[in-house]
Parts: sequence; C-alpha cells; structure tokens
Amino acid sequence: MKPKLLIVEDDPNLGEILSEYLGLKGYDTTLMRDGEEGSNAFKESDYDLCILDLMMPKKDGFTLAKEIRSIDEETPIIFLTAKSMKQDIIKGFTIGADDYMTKPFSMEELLMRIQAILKRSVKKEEEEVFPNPFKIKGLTYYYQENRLITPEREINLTTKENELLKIFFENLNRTVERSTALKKIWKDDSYFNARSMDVYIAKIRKYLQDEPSLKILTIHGEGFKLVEVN
Amino acid sequence: MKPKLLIVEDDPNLGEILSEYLGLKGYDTTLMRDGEEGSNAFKESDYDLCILDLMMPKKDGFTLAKEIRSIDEETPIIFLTAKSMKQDIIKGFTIGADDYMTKPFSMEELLMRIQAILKRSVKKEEEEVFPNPFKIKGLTYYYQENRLITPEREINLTTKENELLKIFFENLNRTVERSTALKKIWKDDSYFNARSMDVYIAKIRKYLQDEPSLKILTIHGEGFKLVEVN
DNA sequence: TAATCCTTGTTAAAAATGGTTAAACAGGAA
DNA sequence: TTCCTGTTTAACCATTTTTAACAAGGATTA
Repeated sequence: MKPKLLIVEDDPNLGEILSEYLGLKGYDTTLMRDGEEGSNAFKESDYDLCILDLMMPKKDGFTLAKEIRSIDEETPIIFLTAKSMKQDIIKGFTIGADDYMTKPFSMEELLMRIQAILKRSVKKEEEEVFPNPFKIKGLTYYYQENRLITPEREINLTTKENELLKIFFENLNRTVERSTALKKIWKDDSYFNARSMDVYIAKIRKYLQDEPSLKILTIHGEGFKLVEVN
Repeated sequence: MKPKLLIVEDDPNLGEILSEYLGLKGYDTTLMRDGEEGSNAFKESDYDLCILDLMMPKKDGFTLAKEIRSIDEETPIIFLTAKSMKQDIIKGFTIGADDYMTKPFSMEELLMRIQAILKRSVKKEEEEVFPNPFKIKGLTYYYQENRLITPEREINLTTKENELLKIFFENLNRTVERSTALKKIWKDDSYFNARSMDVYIAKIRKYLQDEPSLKILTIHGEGFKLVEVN
C-alpha cells in the first residue's frame, strides 16, 4: 500500500505541484486548501504523514498541528514556512513537528525528508508470494519454475498456462470470473483473448486429468472454478 | 573521478558559460546543442547527471528526458525552463525530473542543486554496489572482473555477457523485461538488438548448465527470469 | 418442444516470438 | 596488413500464442 500523505496548502499552484509530484513518487496524496479542510480530512482518514503550510486562511498550520497532535501523537508532520523565522521554527518543533522546509524549497529535498521520516515510522510490508512449492492432492506445483508435477509426469508449463493455473490455485473452490482472469493475464478483456483463454482452459484440463480429484468446472456466463472432488 | 554532466542547451552563450563554470567547479562536462545530439551523447556514455533545456530545436527537453528515463531511471535530470510555467513544471516532474531551474538563474544556485542531488545519488551508488564476489549455489561471480566460476570451470565473460548476467543476478527470481535489459545494456530497444540479446541468453544458459539449480526461464512476450529450481 | 441465440469446447492453422548456429562485420592488437 | 575477439546479422527451426472454424451445450423465447 502506498503511504498516505495529507497536504494542506492554500497556494493552489504549489499545492498542485506538490500533490502531483509526490503522487508520481508513489504516494497517495490528499490536497486540502485550508486549515479547516485539513482538519476534517485528517479526522476522516488515516494518514502516514502530514505536510502543513503555516500561513493559511481559517486555521493556521500551528493550530492544525496541535489538533492533529491531540488526536494522534505519532503521525509525522512537516511544516512549510514562507520565511525562515527562528521563532516559527522553534514553535513548530515545540508542537511536535518532525521537520520543516523553508519556501522556496526543492521538491527533491522535500521528497528526501519524507522518505527519511517514513522510513523511521512505516514498516515495510511484505509482498505476498505464492507458495513454492504448492502441494495439493497428488500435485506439486512450482509457480516460480513454470512446473507442474502430476502423479504421472512432469510438465513444463508455458507462461500463459502457468499464470492461469496460478489464478486457479489461488482461488481454489471459488469461481474465477472470466474477465478477472483476462484482465490479469491478458491485460484486456476482449473477444479474441477470451477465446484464447478457452484454449488454455482445455490445456489445463488435460493436465489435470492425471489427478482426477481436481477439476475445473465451467460456471456458465461467469467463469470457471477449480474444485476438489471426492 | 569527476562526476560527468551532460548539458543540453541550444543557446550557445548560456551553454558555454554553464559548461565552463561547472568545468571549473570540478565536473566533467559535455555540452550538446540540441535534443538529438543530447540523445546520442547519452547513449554513448554514462553520465551522473543531465541538465536539459526545455525549448530546443529537433527534440525538446521533455522528449529527451523521457528517452533518458526509459534507458535509465536513476540518472538525475535538472530542467532549465525559460518561464516558470506550472504546466511545464508538473510535466517535468511527471517525467521524473529531479529539479528544475527557471531562467534566469544564478550559477551558484544551480551548482548547489547539482551538489545536493549528486550527494544523494552517490550515496545511493555506494549502498548499491553489486556484491563482489557474489556467491549463489555453486557459482561465484566477480562482476568487477567479468568472471564467473562454476563448479566445472572459470569463465571470462565478455562485456555484454557480464552486463546481462549482472541484471539477472540483481533480479533473481524476478522477471527481467526484454526492453528493460535492452535499454540498459544496448541503450536502445530494436529488433536487431533484441535478436542479439537472444544470442547472449543462449550463451549464458550454456554457462549455467554447470549449475543445474539455476535456470533462465522464458516469460513469453515479456522477458526472462533467472530462478533457483528445486 | 422447437427454434434460436449465446457461450463454451475442441482442433487445427496461422502468426508471433524465441532458440540455435554460423557467417559477417568491426575494432583493436600483433 | 593479418589475426583475434566480441558483437551483430542472418537463416532456419522450434515453441508459444492467437485466430479461425465448427461442434456442442445451455439458456431463452415462442
């Protein structure tokens, strides 16, 4: 999951640039135009980091930061300040800011600071890996190696066969919708791709004949379902 | 070693001033006068940072930047833009610019930004050196020395073999897309380069026969994947 | 229930992609 | 120059994927 950033900045120019740039760098950004909007946004959703302008209409950055701190002690805050005023900076850190940037600043630098702060607080989430090997009934399936071992033989799967079979194992006993599989593997649900998939279904069914307790059922008009039969 | 800068600027006046100034400050500068020259220069040599003017004859800065990004997504890019147009700036960051400067700008500021960016990317490089030697299963691979030692023999790799093998080890168990490898090694994804790569894949596969638990699988239509097999 | 339509199954051919080998080419070294 | 080495190009073959054609099975409607 992308880290969520709350950006509260009243200058629409800077706000959009920030939002777009950070969006491109892999963050899920929310842009609010004043302190009140910012406050509401913060209450409505969980953010991993807040970037607050100091001078804003309706509710200034300090006030907003205090409010955020009173709701949640953890969420890091970076202040954007127009001029490097020592007083402001001290006040900011008193409230519990994690960093501050003096305008004009380089996007690069802001990004670096965000990364630095998030590295501290956000734990990396592991990407889910398909078990390798994956054993079921008499089959051993090595997704990583495009290889399926049946009681009868060892099959080197082609790329498409492999991707399709993986989806079935991931959804054992559940219906896999045609369009779901098509979009995942063929990136596009179209007539010809659908026909192509049907050809692969036939191929996989042939392979599964070696293990009769696993069958691919057709759910007419919806998709297919790999089931364990007794 | 001096950091290498590629400067692409069509205004000969500004171009030379930049080139001379940065040269004096300890950089190895290459000055090109339009987008096409810039593109060729980039393909011929490795640069640590690119400074691109936006408005140029033959090929504008955006197009050039996109090309550079598709070959290598690491090399930092700084844009020089005549007017601070929000659209341009956003577009620049979209492509993956690291910074931008609005003309007229001070040389000192440009220098500072170059230093800031290089400081970061040099650090990154240091962190990301390919382990030398790199050991896996029965193999020992000395990337620095173009040398691969298998249980059977010691192989002196050619440049292309070495670069390709490195990419595979860096992406162990992950798919390496054809075009990614082509752009990285051949700087250009074209029919003949692709065929050339296929020839190298065959060569590397032969070398890997000495260690049967490592195989390069073909991901049809996408690329290749070096996997550890069970 | 027959007629029809739409979806799926099956097979084969066509097209696209990749594998292999050797010859051609290019550049540097002797 | 000639030789040597690394790389590219070419030709031919093999495999994978897509397309096409037709058959079969469900669903729907009259």
